[in-house]
Amino acid sequence: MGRAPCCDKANVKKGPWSPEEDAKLKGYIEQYGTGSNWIALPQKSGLKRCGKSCRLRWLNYLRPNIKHGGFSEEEDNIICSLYISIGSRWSVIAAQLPGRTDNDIKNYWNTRLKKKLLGRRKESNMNRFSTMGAKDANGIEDNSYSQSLSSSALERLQLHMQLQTLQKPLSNFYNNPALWPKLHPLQEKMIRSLQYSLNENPSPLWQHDFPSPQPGQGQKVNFCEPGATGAIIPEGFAKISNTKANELDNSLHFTPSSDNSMAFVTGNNLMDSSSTYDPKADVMEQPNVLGVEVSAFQSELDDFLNNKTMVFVPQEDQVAGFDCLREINSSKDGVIWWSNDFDRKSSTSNSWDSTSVLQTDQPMFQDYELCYNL
DNA sequence: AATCCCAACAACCGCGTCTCA
DNA sequence: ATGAGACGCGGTTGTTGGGAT
Repeated sequence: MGRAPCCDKANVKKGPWSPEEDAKLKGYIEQYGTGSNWIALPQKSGLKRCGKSCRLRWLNYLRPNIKHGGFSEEEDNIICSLYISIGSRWSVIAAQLPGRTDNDIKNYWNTRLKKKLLGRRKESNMNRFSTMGAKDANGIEDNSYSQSLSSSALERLQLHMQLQTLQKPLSNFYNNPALWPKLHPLQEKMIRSLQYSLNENPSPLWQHDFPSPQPGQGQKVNFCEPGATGAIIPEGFAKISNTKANELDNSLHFTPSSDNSMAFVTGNNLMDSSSTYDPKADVMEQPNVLGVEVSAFQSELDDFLNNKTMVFVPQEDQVAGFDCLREINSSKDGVIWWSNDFDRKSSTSNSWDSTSVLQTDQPMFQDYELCYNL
């Protein structure tokens, strides 16, 4: 038994909207608003359309300040970066691009960007796999790796590979705050309130005035902090301490790296075996911060992809900084993927979480080939 | 000129989530 | 606590226009 139709399918018009219909819908909404009821709107406005169709038409086409086409290179980069990180959460991606709709971005990705980035690569991969295939530990050829990956995950991994090579070290995204997702006003408010609740000086993400931490000394801060390099962590790449989150009101902790180039670590971040937790200071001490430190992650990823032994075995609740490297947790055929624990419930609030699980010592892709430019 | 093919975009559909009575 | 209705999202399909044959 299916669900009841949202409207009388026999009496609603389908297909492209006429200028008259557009004018009618636009005029009605501008005068009366949507009334928080799209289902009833067509009847009230005199349109012979499904409420959902009206909503879509308004959101994707008629509402003010909508941009169509003409995606800039910066927008391309943002879309790629976010797609790699969070996948096809088009509404979240659209929230970072004012004037763009999820539908528009989705279409743009499917028809242009994806091909631009992956088209030649797919050919290359097909040739490689068809002629040689991957080899397992016994040297037996096995194409199951690629076949066992979801297309989305594969795309994201491929794209990440490209960006990794293109961006040393991913400078485009990580060192360019303009490309980072904007904080939702509510998120800003939340962070501010957390800071005040801890009686510490405000040092929000959107400010660059935080003092540099002292090397080797764990410090507790309210939010991820630019180290000496000035790098700050985009919202969503921060993760609260797993063990102390409740006590600490989601505050974050960092320890500067030995060269003071990075100052970010939390209880949930990717840790190597030398990490220690200082219960008094409630700080995770770690000589080499991995979690979101870009070059460290790259090295990690290189090792990973080159089938070297991982330097750590993360707990289930530990995370890495890159969402692109997670999705599938099914290890049925020995291929372990990354789980994407993006909280779908938050998808409507423009927030995104980048926690991930990296748990494998299995060989993965070793394909670093770079075929194209953005 | 006619036909085919394909890219681009608009719109639809199904389903999960949310809201509210 | 529960269920119905509405909303929002993402995948898919349909339409159109331009270029190639």
